[in-house]
Amino acid sequence: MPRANAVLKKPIETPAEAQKRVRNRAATEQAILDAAKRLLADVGFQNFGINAVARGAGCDKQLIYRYYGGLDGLVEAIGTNLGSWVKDRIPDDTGGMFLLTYGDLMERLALLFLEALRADPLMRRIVAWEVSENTQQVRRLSEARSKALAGWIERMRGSLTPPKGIDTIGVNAVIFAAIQHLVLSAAVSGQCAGLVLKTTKDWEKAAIALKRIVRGIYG
Amino acid sequence: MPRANAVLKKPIETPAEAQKRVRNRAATEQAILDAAKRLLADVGFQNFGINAVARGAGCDKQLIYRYYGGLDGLVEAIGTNLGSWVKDRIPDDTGGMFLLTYGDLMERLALLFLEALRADPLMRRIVAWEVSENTQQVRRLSEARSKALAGWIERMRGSLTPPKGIDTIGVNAVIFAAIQHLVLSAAVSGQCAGLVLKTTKDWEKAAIALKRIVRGIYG
DNA sequence: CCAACCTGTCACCTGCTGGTGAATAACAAG
DNA sequence: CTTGTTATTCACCAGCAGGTGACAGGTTGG
Repeated sequence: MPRANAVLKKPIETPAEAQKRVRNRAATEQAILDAAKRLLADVGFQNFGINAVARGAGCDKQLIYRYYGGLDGLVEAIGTNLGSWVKDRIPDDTGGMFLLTYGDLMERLALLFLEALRADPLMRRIVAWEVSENTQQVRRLSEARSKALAGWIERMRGSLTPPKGIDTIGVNAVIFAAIQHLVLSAAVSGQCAGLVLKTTKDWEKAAIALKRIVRGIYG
Repeated sequence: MPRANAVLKKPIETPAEAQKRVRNRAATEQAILDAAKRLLADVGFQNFGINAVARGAGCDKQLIYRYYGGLDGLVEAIGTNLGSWVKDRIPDDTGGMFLLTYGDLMERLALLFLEALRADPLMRRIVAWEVSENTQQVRRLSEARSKALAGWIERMRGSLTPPKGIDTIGVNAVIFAAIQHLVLSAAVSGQCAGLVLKTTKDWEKAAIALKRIVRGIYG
């Protein structure tokens, strides 16, 4: 008996919980990673910390230090894990659709990205994090995300050549910026710059506006 | 002598500091408000708290409770104070320019808003806060900001009628969303979606892309 | 069997945060 | 000078954060 005046900090486990608690490092590492992603998606980066992750994973925080080298390493692991986001969330092929023009492509990419981001709370939190802080952690995540996105766009583009005389990098940056801000703002407050974004119908209107903008430039 | 074992918590004031410390509630209130705005602009909402504001204002946090009723009241005061942002930062007239079409107007508004946001760290922090959290505090700020912005746009619009057949609310929301995200992302990481945004020249390119988009819809 | 290792848990430290009750210092009026 | 009011500061509390060293117990090798 180590100490007589020890204070009980954690609730006593029920038999059901205790039984599945086997010694298994790989499983624990996965549990920690899952808990971290879930926590980040649920509560955002505000209350994201070692203690909260450990609580969510149902293990001691010491293990996070051991297995991931602290929060930084854990975030980096999330970033690495994020590389598979695009191919999980967004269809790589065009669904049998023939994209004849660059305008067709960009319209489709914009709408796909909008939907994917809207459906992924974790990704939204990361984007919000990106525009709120500039730490090593965030930069790692940001880099992983932008790399995955750029790769996806490149793949989708195929052999289609961008139009001459238009700064496609600039224009596309504006379009994707708009999508990201629309989705973030809507997820938090249900609107953006006076445009209500709650129901499916609201989003259809937004999509139409977006299409209109894309078509306005790329024809 | 109150307590013998008292611990010194604050540094001893130099004579210079002590001399200007007069009893003046109005001045102290202003100092607190200024410190809060400065702190928010400098470090962002992450480390924004009662203690930090009090430290920045050089007074005890108790005064923040007394004069503003806590952080919430202080943030609300910032919001109220924010109403004057638009007319301080953005010219209300069009600078002798004749805005003949709705496209002229929107192009000018977009560029003005871009510049104003780029020049105002406090406003940027608030926008970033808006997309990161959904608390009472943020909602207050957000409301004040959007109201000021909407009023400004309305004033600038004058008697110009929007074009028929276009969902101007939707399209404009997309445009303003894009501007906000571009500026936020650039302020943090110096780029956005592959577009570098550091030098004046970079921003000129972004402005051209933006103009192109506006003109693509509104002609 | 013992020794070495690995997974996991625990108690504790320091430092900060938000929050509060009481004391103190300056000033004004009687 | 005394009394009351107002502005300001102080000391302290509970709670939670990140971080660390020591220990318990299963697993494996000799």
